[in-house]
Parts: sequence; C-alpha cells; structure tokens
Amino acid sequence: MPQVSIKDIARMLNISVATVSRALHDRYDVNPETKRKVLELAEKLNYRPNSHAIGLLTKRTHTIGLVVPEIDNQFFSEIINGLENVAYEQGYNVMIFQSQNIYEREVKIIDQLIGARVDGVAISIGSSTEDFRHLNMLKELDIPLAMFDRAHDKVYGHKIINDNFDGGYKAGAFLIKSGRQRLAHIAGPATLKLSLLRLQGFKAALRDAQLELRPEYLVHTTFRMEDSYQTALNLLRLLPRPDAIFAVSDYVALGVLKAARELDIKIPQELALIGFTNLAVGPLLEPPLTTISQQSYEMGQETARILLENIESSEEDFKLQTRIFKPELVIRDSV
Amino acid sequence: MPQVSIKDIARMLNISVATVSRALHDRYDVNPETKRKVLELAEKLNYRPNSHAIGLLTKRTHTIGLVVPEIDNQFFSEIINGLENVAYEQGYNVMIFQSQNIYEREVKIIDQLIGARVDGVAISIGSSTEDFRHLNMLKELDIPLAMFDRAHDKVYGHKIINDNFDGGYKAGAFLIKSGRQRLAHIAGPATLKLSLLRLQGFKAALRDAQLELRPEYLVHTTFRMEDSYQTALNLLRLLPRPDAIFAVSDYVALGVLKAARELDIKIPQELALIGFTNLAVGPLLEPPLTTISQQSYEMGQETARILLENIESSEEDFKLQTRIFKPELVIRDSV
DNA sequence: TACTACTCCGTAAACGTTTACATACATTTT
DNA sequence: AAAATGTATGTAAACGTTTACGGAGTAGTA
Repeated sequence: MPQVSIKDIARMLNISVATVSRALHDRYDVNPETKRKVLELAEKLNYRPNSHAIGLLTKRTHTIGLVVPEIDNQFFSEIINGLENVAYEQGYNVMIFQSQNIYEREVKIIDQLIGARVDGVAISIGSSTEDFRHLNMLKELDIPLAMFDRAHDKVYGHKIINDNFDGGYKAGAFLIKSGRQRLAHIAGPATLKLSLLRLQGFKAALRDAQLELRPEYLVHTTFRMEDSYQTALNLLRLLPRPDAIFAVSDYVALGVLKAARELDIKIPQELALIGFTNLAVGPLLEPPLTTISQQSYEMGQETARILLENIESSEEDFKLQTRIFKPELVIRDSV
Repeated sequence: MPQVSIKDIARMLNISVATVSRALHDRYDVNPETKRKVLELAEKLNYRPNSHAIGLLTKRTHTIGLVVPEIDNQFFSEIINGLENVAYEQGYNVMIFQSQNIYEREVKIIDQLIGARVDGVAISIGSSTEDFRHLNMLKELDIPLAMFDRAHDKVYGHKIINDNFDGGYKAGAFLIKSGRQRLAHIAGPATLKLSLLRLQGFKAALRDAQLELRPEYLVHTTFRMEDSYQTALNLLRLLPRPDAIFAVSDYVALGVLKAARELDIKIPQELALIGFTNLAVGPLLEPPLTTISQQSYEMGQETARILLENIESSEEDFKLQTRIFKPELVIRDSV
C-alpha cells in the first residue's frame, strides 16, 4: 500500500488538491461539510503530510541537526536531552548524528545536514578536527550554528561553553588545599581548546601556590576509558608517584580508578583524585568521586534556546552569542 | 546567500538542468569538457543536492528512523552505536529520536518518521505503550520495522531481543548457588514483556530449588536510578531483610547500591546483588557488580542488518525475523 | 435591474531533482 | 547520395504540497 497523498484524497472526493490542503489546514474559506469529508478520509487513509514536499516548497524543515562526538557518553547524552526537550516544546525535530571524533565523518554529516536543509545546526566539534571550512560554510549558506562544549574561535557561530580555565584552577586549588604536593594532570587531546584551558587553569593554581607541574606528570589521553586506563597505569608507575591526579573528565577518572585498584593504591589516602563533568555515577563509585561539575542538561537547553532564537529571528545578521557556564567544585570522598 | 540549485548552475553555464544532473552523476553521455565545467562550478558554489527533492522524486531517503526510550542510558547508546555503524557502512543515515517512555511522544515520532518517508524504522518500545496501532500502521505503509530489546507480539515487525527468561533464571540460580535464601527481585514496569520474562525465569529458578518468592520481596520500579533507589530503600527496610536482590537492570542495581550504602548494609556479606545489562561502569563500582550481560552493541548491529536487508529486498513480503541473544552470567564481587 | 459582497472552490505555478524521450548535428556505412 | 549510427544536449513530466489569483454562484443592497 503506497502512502496516500493530498492528490489521492482530492481524486476520491472529486475536489481539487487546493481544497484538500485548505481543509487540512483549517482555513476559513472552505465549506464545513467539505472539510469534514476531507478530515474523515484523511484519518481513514492514515494520511501524513510528506515533509519533503513541504520542506522543498517552504524551505523550512523545523528540524535542527545535532552533531556530537559520541553518544555513549553521559555528558553528551544529557546535553542532547536538554536540547531536545527545548526544541520539542517549540515544535522542532532534532536529528542526532555522531562524528566519532572522525574528521571525515564530521564533514560528511555537515554535508548531509546542508542537503537536508535543516534550519540550524548544533555541534560539539570532534577532537581530530583542525580544518573548519565545513563549519564556516554554514555561515555562507545562512544556516545558524551553535557550538556547545567544544567550540573554536575560527568558526562563526554561537558558543555555549564552560569556563574551563576556572574549572582547572578550582581543581588544582582544591588538591593543593588538601595538602597534596606531587600534582599530576591527565589532560585531554591537545587539539581541543578545553583541554588546554583546563591545563592552564590547573597550572595557574600551582603557580599561585609556588608549585610546579613536573613534565612527566602531565600526560594526554582521549576521553575513552580504555585509553585513560592505560595512561593512568603508566602515570602511577612513575617514581616518585604523584599523590594527586586531576583528570580532564570523569570518564578519564574512571580509568584512573581502575588503574589504582589494580595497583592497589588507596584513594584518597595514597592518591587524591578529582574529575571533571559530574557524571551521575560519580556518587556511586568507591570512593565517591570528587569532581568539577558541568551543567550538561542546562547547556543543552541553552544551546537550543540560542539556536532557535536565531532561527526564528528574521534579522539578517543575528548577533553571535557566547554563554559561559561556571563550573563548580563537587566535594565527595576521593580527595 | 541562498543555497544553490542545479538550476542556478544550469543558468550560469547556459545549459539545461538535465545536463548538469548528468554531469554530476558522471553519466556516460556528457561531454568531458561540459562535465568539468559543471563540477568546477558546483564545487565553487558549494552545491549540495537537496535531499528533499530527491526523496520526493525517488521515494527513497536512505534514512532509517531510530526510536529509543531514552538516550542517556548506556545500554541504548551502545545499541545506537552498533546500529549506526552498520547503517553508515551501507550508506544510510540514522535519525535518532527519544520517546522518553511517553506514549504520545512515541506516536508523534512515528508520525514524523512516516512524514519524513524514512526507509525503515527501528524501535525499542516505550514502557507506557499499550496501544500499538501507530506501529502496525508502518506495515500498512510498507515501511519495514525492527524492534530491539523491547518488542511486542501484537506488533508486526522483526525482533532482536534477549532471552529474558533465561537471564532471569540464571540470575536466580546463581544467587541460590551462592547460598542465599531470602531472594528478592526488583522488577521492571509490568507493561514490559521483558520485565515479566525476567521475573518468570527468576521464579522458575526458585521453584526448581524448592524456594518461593515472598510477595513482599517482589517490587516494581522504572529504570531510572532515582526510582529504584527509593524502591530499594523500602525493600531493605523489610523484616526479615532479603539477603539477595536480583535487579532487573544495572541501573536499578545502582539504586540498590546507593540504598545499601545509606543503610550501612555490606555487599556481598549481608546482601548479594546481581544486575542485568552489564554496563561499562559495572567493574568500577564498589563492589564490582555481578550481572547478566546483554550484548548491546551486537544487538544494534544485528538490528541494522536485518532492517537493511528488508529494505533492500524487493520482495513484497519479506519474512519476519527473530533473533534471540543469550544473556550470560558475569561474575564479579557483589554476590 | 444592476451593482456589490461574500462564500466556496479550482487553476496553475513553484520548490529541486531525475529521467524517458526527442532533437540536432556529425560521422560512418551502404 | 541516402541511410544508419553515435554523441551531446534539450524538453518536459513527475514527485507532494502550498498559495496567489481568479471565477462561479448566491445573496444582499441601491
């Protein structure tokens, strides 16, 4: 059974497609009796308007494209939730895509979103992306763009980000305050600005306490737990061993936790550990994880709000917005 | 700058749209020189084919719709990953939607997917869904449907599920084997078949050991940790207290863990705990969680394979497939 | 009567793309 | 010389929908 169109309904009722369209949209100039018949038949035949036809004609799809590096990461899935809920309330669909941090995939996704003529794009840029032409193309095509969490200055778009320097500083300061001396940092990919900012904040905290970050205590990893586990193992085998680790994210902290357990290192007695993100599992770990919180759900909401405001605004050049969330220290038992 | 179309290119080169289309598709009957010009201009103007126009004309969108109850649940996000990777390899896009377990949302999502003329739909049915007309409508419209994890017999579609009875049985048998007597079960929503099957399997294991499930030791909850935490608190305050809990999912087990910690109940000494799913955080908990594993990533892959095979098959009535994954016991320290 | 006003509906164009068919010219074959 | 073949391109229809415009019919008004 092929899907019914407005034409089919028109033919069956011996009226024109225009009348059917008007009836379905509850327009004023259509006979109540005709309208009734149309609505009844549409219902009976399970008519659903073809969004491609509408998109083609109106150039509005009421769809926003969402690109995240990976979906099986609670931080991003919470952002998705916040973003989707706001979009949903305003009658927009969200198409979610994952770049898997692969540059080529990201480019292809953007191409598809352009092809699908989405009304706007929200993205958290992948860690391997160093060429931003695909993103700046959106500006040329008048497609509003919002970057959340992972933004880049070379890209024209709104930014919804964390004060990562501040978060890094807070982490460092708290570790120092707890009496630790040999502070280490497992940083994120160097391509990400947030990695650098958290590192800089962390360094600043050390500097303010007249401490220095030993080069061998600074290592980089990806956000995947498997990687960070290996990295942590290496770090914890150094002599002298660090007595505190600031992990660039809670996922990385999970890797440290695993490595510490394997090496039989007691947390927080022998090693203080602080993460970043504030995942929901944090309080359930042993020990419950001290961390720097990011308001992921709220970031998602805010991203949607800014993007939708831009989309619905008729102004030629809508002003670029930057929204910076303040990270907060969440004290539990791992420090 | 509006987006360029094939018409614009045709006008600028003083040729017809047909020629442009042929050039872009690398057809045989087009002058190499013309082709070169077209490709160059298309590149220069950032031409991207309008997928709505193509979808409208060809009735094929190379898109599959994916509906999950919630995305911030590692089980589902791993399924998404498996599914998306397979789809991606075969040149299909995946549009991801969440129903939030809200029936009305699920219906609306299906309507949208029909409107978007997706080539196929994969869904894990929401826990509040009891009317399946929206799903069976897909059959009438010749849109292939695959249900994963949460399927229903009244719906016409492929099934990619777990042997939940077997999983429940294995959980019960293992708890009994470890010497526990007062077994309790925190079950999932009664609307879900998987809840009932896990429960039945669990009961069967008890029966085979001449044990009975005391009515007050059987409680229901949702899959949200907050709910299960409350439920677990109540359960653990009963007298006599259960000495073993089979949680319908790892998320629920996290709630139990939290409740047990709050009531200062030692696991596994005073309480054995077994979950279901095998989340990635399981080994990192204290104690590491014993659980029944579901092969989420593989389930996602299999769902995509079956669905795509159906889509690409030209057969009028492609035979319905059922794929049952065997759950396995993952022994850690919580029992 | 002749006008206006209103109600209801149809016509047709447009969105961007693909493709069957037709056409025009050039080249080869008989 | 005429016919056949080949090459490169154009024409036009189709997909499903919305909407500006116009027209027909009816009813009310001057």
